Amino acid sequence: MKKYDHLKIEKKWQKEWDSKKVYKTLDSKSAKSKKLKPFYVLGMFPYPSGAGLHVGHPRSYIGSDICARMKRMQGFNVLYPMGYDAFGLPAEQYAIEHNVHPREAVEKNIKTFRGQFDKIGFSFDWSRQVNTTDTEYYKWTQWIFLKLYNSYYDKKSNKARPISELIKKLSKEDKEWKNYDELKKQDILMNYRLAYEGESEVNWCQVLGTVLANDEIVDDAHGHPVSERGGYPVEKIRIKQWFLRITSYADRLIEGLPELKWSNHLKEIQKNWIGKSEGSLIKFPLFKLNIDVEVFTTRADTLFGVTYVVLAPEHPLILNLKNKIENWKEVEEYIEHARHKENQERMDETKEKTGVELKVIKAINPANNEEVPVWISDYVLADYGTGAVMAVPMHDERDRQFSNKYHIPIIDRPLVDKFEITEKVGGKIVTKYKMRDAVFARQRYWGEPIPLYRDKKGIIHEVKKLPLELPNVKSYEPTGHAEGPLAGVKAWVAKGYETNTMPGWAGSSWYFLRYMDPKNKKELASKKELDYWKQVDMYVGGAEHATGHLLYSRFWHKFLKDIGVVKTEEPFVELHNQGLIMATDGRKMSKRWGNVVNPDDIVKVYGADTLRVYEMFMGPFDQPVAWSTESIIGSRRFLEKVWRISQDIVASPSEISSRFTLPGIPGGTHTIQKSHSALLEKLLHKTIKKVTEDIANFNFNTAISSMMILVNEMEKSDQVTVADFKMFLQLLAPFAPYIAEDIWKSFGEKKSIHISGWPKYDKNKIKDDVIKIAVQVNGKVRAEIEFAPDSSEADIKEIVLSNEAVKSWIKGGEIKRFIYIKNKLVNIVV
RNA sequence: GCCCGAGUGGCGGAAUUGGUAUACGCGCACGACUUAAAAUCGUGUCUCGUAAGGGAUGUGGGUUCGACUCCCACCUCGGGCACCA
Repeated sequence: MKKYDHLKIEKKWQKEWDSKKVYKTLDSKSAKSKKLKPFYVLGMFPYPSGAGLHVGHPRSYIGSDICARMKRMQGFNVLYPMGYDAFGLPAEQYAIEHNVHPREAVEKNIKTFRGQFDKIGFSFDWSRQVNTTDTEYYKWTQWIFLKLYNSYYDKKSNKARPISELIKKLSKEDKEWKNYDELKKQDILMNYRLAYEGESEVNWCQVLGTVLANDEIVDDAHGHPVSERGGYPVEKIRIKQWFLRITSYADRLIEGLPELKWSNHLKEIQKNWIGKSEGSLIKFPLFKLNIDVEVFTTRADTLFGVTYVVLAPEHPLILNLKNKIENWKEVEEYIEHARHKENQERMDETKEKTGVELKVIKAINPANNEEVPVWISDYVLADYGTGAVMAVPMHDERDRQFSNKYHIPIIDRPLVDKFEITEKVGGKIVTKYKMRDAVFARQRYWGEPIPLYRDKKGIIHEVKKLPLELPNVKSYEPTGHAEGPLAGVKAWVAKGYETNTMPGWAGSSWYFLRYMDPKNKKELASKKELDYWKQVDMYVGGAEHATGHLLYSRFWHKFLKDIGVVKTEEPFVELHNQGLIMATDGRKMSKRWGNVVNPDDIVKVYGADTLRVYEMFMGPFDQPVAWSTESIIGSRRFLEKVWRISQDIVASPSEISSRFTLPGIPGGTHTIQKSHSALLEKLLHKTIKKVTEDIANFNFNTAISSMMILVNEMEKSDQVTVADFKMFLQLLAPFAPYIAEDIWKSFGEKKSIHISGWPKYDKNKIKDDVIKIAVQVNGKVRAEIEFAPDSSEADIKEIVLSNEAVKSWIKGGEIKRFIYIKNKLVNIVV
């Protein structure tokens, strides 16, 4: 008997699959001519870090691979590609430390990743690989950026339109338009563009002379934020940056959620993140000042209970009131103090609320003309709503805390109708969102250059010839001001180019489209391919991207639909999130804890098939599980059992050719004996049904469990037929592609099992001809009786009540109820 | 604080339009094979009880003929948001 030598067979078939291009995806034309339907399976592409893959990473790819393999066997033209999201901070930090170009680090890491991928036996079509840092790729990232820059959101048609249409409209509406100079027009248009320049806060570290990402900041012993490198203080400063107007798409991003086959959990996260709320804008005139303070409230019904108005310290109105405020010095100090307070501290709810009254400014409640004081406090956020709040301590916990501290009276007034009162005081019903526009700039080198430049007058122009390539720099070290290393490249700055680069999520927001047509030089992908594939049918990846990549991609996709590039509204129809694989110590696997298990080691000792089966068997796909090298042996034993059975079949061909026939079912009895081989066939067909459904639902653990049950039965039997065993191998193939292929070929098959078709179960063969019905007396199981399926209740009742065991439990008592659940159970209530 | 999700043997877990709780696997124990070991196979393995039988799905209630599954309250863990007016 041949030994199951995983090293040998895995190497052999890997080579064969590569050379025969078994997993090659057809382009739309050849697929259509063969009448193959498309199915697009995608795993989130990795960031090629220097650490390589640990056993946690393959889990999501094994899941998507199994799905892709089954769909391929079912006859779909499956697109299942892989690539690399290779821009980003770690490569830049590596470059600083080792004084090499980030590209070198990336290339080296990609090689490691590819080697690891190949060993695990993924069915990627590598001819379609993309890499976000290739100029031919990021050319199109820049192209999309320019499209965003040249578009505005038209609320009427509820979609993005070219900025040229807006200019036409503005010049019609505003007679002065044609007299404005270019800079003024630019400023006005900036308020509409979907990619626009604005101001935002960044983490600035004076000592390091650089802007830091949140990941590069840690808290020191006193809870103050310091740089991870060196432990230097970090402060917030405001700088000009590019933004994407994702808020324009807020409604569509919410509306699209229900139709998505994503977990409710994830949809909920996105919905909360967008944070839509309806409320009223209400103006509070300032006493004798001819100035209004506009507040946003969701509780206009409490308007009569207002006791003061609060502004955020950053509210622009405060400076206008400078001369009218008697205690200006105190106010100024408070504003300064709030500015230096760290965001974290400011948002800490346990911290007591502070504020200063603007003396002697009074606001007038438009509902009843009552005068109320005006305060400033940092419990009001400048960038939500209007940055001003009407305080109703009676109905709002925060207002009550503040009132208690500063001895502001709390008054109880009856509630009124929200909508009526808003109308009555001349307010407006509006919708606000928690989500902010997305900062689309990083003060870094290793990212896509923003394809814009400024002339000497400050007018912004597009770069006409894409790609705008990232120039080489001498040093990746910080420049000492709040700009990236590109600011140190004289030729770059001289041309007026942006010194910020795009954030990490730029390239990942559309990469799934590039896979459809990865080598296209004229378009990001051809119309033909885009129309054929449409969107990702099955997406698999981490839930940690809920409010990042998964939201940004939806936003970009909707924009690309608006400008006619794609036809679908949503990029990812169905999504599954894999649970994290934790280390045996219960922590995340990380170099830092020294608890990392390398898949290469597992593949070497147990084989890739065992690793794959184990990772899918260890628990539900979407749940976190702890790695246990001890438990892998079970998966290995399962595959060895499969191997042994296959050897037996090959060894005795005469036995298996004598196919068993079903004996007739004897009538009149409730116990029907059947041959083992007929039972085995029934079990096989049940297993086909179960595995097919389980893969479709990503219930891989129960699919494997049902295959184990089948194999256990096969092992007991000496009547396993080649035909049946081959059907089982096809079920196993997506999970354990190497061993399935090897045994398949040993039966003389010429074509790979992975394109051999998918077994179908026979409805008649899974029908049970005897059904065990549990008999309960007062809810407790007291007997089990066999019946023919679908027996009538009357028949069952007669037999059950004449059963001795049942009789003894009823003890002659009166039967109050007789409940029969078809083909399952009987409950007798006495 | 608010919003989600989850608590089942020694361990990973199975079973939910309410219908035989603990499938499958790991571990453990015993047995077979072997000179022996490994591998493999078989048997057992929630708990109390000699048994008959009773009890058990985080805790306490409720609905029901029947609850891991539905409802209420609480506890614990995980995730998301976090002064969003």
